[in-house]
Amino acid sequence: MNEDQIQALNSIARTRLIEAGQVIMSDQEPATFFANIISGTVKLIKNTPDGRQQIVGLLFAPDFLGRAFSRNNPYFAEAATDVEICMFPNAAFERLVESNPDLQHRLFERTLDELDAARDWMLLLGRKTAEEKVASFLLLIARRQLLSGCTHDGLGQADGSFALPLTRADMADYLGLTIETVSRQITRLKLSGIVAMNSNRVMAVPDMARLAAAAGQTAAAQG
Amino acid sequence: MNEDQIQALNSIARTRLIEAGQVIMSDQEPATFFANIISGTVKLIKNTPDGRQQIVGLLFAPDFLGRAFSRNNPYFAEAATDVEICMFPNAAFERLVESNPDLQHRLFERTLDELDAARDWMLLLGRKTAEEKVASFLLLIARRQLLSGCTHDGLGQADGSFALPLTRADMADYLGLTIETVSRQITRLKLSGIVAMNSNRVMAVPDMARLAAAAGQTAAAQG
DNA sequence: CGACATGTTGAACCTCATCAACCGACGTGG
DNA sequence: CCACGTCGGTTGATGAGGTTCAACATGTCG
Repeated sequence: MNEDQIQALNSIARTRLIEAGQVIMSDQEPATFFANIISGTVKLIKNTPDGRQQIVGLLFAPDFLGRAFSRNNPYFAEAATDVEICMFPNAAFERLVESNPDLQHRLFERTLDELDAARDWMLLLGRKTAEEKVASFLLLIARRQLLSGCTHDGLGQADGSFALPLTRADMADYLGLTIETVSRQITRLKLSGIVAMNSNRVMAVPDMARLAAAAGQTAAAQG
Repeated sequence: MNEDQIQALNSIARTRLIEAGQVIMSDQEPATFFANIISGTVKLIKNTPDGRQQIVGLLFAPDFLGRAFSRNNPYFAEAATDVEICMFPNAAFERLVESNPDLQHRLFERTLDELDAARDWMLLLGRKTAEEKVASFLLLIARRQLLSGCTHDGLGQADGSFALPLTRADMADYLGLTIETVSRQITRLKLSGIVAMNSNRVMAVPDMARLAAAAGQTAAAQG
């Protein structure tokens, strides 16, 4: 984004801190704002009427949260970790986007990326085994945390280890598994030496290629 | 779309007929065109290195097919039925979109809809039972075929029955199941009277609410 | 310390995948 | 014309991968 755009955005922005576990947007009420994630991890959640739950997306900094043109939002957004977001009132943001084709273009590309990510995940949910699912998730986080700078949470970094932003329960909801299965598969990956865990939430990956193989991908390929 | 837009589109368009089973776009080669589906059903497919397959999207008329701004296309597009499409060379189409914010806006909204659909399907893949999956698919098709006009294929219509655009194998790949499981679940739905089948590919739904219930949705709700 | 949340491990069960046989429709060629 | 292969679909028997239920461990906070 150029200077003008950033200026314009800042002039209507308001930052906010949200604790882990808090609901940011409900699927019941229409969204009133658009936001940019500064730090932390946000879960997008869908529920069945009888209470089953599926995480349909994870958002990290600097992802966007919210619906561009205010139809109502079909999922819950919940903070997985403590989250810092930068909020824009919906109406003001939309005006800005309307008058700024470049910004709209950026939003469009971000949305296409999200669509790709969602479809990758459909392959995982529909066709991968429990071990591949868990390995895929750990690989996703490992790449994210190690490549895109530090973790911002004071854990890991130096020795190449990093923090998992989700609890076992959240992982299960993201992978279409149960808590127990996630736990067992992590144990298996530890035993086989593919990952090492300093604690329940801090992990290290000695050999990314092995993890990628366990995730059912040929070394180089996709996310 | 307004008259000018349609004019502009038509001037660069070329229609084409594609037989069921033919590949329209490969994930290997970069996409060279953008297209509009006139009739028929297109599958978007993802594969694992070892040959497992997942359908990550279905496209019907009048959906768009292709990537707006020519990054390479990460999936296969294959004709599920005979398909009629209207093709635009990528470069020309992009120029048109660039100069036409309204059209871009439309594309954006379509993409958001696809994202919602993908995430709905993630819930299905991750958390629904085989019976719910099959019922959900049949419900999706039933609503689509019965609401949005006729079926264009000469089957069904009059008596409220309609054709299934997918084989059992395709349904399995769409639902994250095996052919056998799909077949058995359809049999179960027939036995319980929730659906009736005139032949393997032609179906009728006496009571949509019952089908919706079998799909694990409360009567009114989502797709 | 006790209460509660998060995570691990074990045993039993069940859903769905796998393997296999079979059916009907269709097209081809002897 | 009918044998033959193929393709899409159905049905059955069996078994494995994951769920479920339950107990236990660990960590944190009052």
